[in-house]
Amino acid sequence: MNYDCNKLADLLFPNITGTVAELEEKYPERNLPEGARVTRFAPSPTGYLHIGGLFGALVDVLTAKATKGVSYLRIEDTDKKREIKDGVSAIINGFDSFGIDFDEGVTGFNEEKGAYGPYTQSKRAEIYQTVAKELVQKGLAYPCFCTAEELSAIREEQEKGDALIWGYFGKWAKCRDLSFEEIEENIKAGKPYVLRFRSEGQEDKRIFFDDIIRGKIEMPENIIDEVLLKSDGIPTYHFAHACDDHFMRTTHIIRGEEWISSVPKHIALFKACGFRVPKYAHTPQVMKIDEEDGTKRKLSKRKDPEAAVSYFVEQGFPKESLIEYLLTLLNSNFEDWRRANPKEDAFAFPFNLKKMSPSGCLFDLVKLNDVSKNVVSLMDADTVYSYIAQWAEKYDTEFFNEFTKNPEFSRNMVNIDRESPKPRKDIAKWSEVKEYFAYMFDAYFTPAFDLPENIQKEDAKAILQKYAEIYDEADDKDAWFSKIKDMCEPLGFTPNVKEYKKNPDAFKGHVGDVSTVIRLAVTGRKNTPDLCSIMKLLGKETVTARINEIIKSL
RNA sequence: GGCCCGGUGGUCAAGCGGUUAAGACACCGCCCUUUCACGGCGGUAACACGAGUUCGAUUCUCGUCCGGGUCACCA
Repeated sequence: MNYDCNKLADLLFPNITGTVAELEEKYPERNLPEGARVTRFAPSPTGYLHIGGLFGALVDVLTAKATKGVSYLRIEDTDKKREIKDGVSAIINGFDSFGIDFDEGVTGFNEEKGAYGPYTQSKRAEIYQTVAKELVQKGLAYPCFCTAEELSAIREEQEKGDALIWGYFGKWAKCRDLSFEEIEENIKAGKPYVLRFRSEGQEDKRIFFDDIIRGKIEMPENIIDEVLLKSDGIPTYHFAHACDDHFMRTTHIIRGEEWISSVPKHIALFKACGFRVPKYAHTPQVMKIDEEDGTKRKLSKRKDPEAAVSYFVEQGFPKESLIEYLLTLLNSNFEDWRRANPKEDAFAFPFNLKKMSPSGCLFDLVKLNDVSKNVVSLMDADTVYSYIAQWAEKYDTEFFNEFTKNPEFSRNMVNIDRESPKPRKDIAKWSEVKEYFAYMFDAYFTPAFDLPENIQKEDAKAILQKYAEIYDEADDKDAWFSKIKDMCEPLGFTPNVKEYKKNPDAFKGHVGDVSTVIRLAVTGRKNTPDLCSIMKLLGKETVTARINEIIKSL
């Protein structure tokens, strides 16, 4: 350039009087213990929160927690075209419902906490402009008046030619060498322009950096004159990344692997601005199997509604389950840690970025189910009761009414075989509860008497008639079971299962068959949790009514 | 097309030059058991391919193939 860059800076940013040095003072280095990491999750409010986002945010929060550092939530709302109305609250509500708690940043509509804000990019215009102005002063940025048409013409030519690198650089960068007079004239004429980075990179030079998850990565230096400020004065992601992560004093940039290819650009920008380059960690992507072609592919917001975090909320997966499952994907040693610390809060897990696998992982609903059953089995009855009630109130009000009509009853129901050393592992999500316990509610109970093949109708009838005589609601579990055993022999069954197996032809069946008949009559099902507990909860009236009803039908 | 990332059982994954190649989920069998669930025991099943380095490669190098990403005034 053969002009005074300060003159250009004043022409471009007449209203900016602050300096980068002042910003440095306003947002000083954080006073944190050695090794503490500052991380950020920085979504743009363009849609609902999805699994990939939760996954990423978890990495940020856990990394900060494990190092006694700071995690914060920043909203990247620089693309007004793609922004949706309740984007921010969708993100925040999503995190709330999963117990993801950032130390700083945006907490609600026009609300935030922390000393390094504003944490919403649309409120940081002055900061970007200040940095941009200094870049112009240093001769590292210039205005570009190329129109969208000109740009796509360049692109077209590059694509059909044998150019190896595409983009705005070298001979394509027409505005790079405009004279001051030309610039001034364009601006006076009111021509729209963007501010571009004046790259000093060289095509044949390589750049190296250490990715915490992937190790050493080597790439060609950036030679593209990237857009810093769009024609509306709003920064691009790249420029905002440099300004924000520097002044918010982020130490570790954790983001999806789709960003790897722009690292050279970012390193060049940080250096041009005089900022220390942060550490990078590029996380693998969460994939799914495409139903159509059976291939593994990245979860997509548009195509995969089940990728929305709200899907899991609606299904009634407890938030702890999803976190727990995601943690098994995040760090391979999580399950070991969990076995050693079964009661610890998942957020206490000593997460280590280095232990993250670099390859993309499939989201496995089957495994989630298993993890969730474990999580639920460890909850006490009160917790389960209130979770179910909360879920049902929102997603199944009819069931909510049944379930909460008699809280003590429902609490005892979900407590069957719970709060014991070997709790049942049968419920993974709250939406299953209604069906699972349908026979506990008159409203949902449907009599069914589908006998197993080895039991004859007449025998079943005899069993029920006999049982109706001796059934006593007051019996405890032992008494309850010995009564069933006692009625076996007179009816041709044996109370001893082993004996039956030794000599199956000598009996009509064993005590298991006898209780199956009773279970069928009372619940309509062959399989249930402890029958004695069920009958006690149902009460004598209901039990005898159901048994008599079946007897009549036989 | 250029550049980059990745590739261990169906899935998630340990392993980092010599291992019978862990473990978890799923699946199968057995045991326990009044059903189911739990629990216990056992089983099926993997280093993408080809060269090279090495006494020896799943581990290192190169090539091939496959999957993914990226080349916007989107993030």
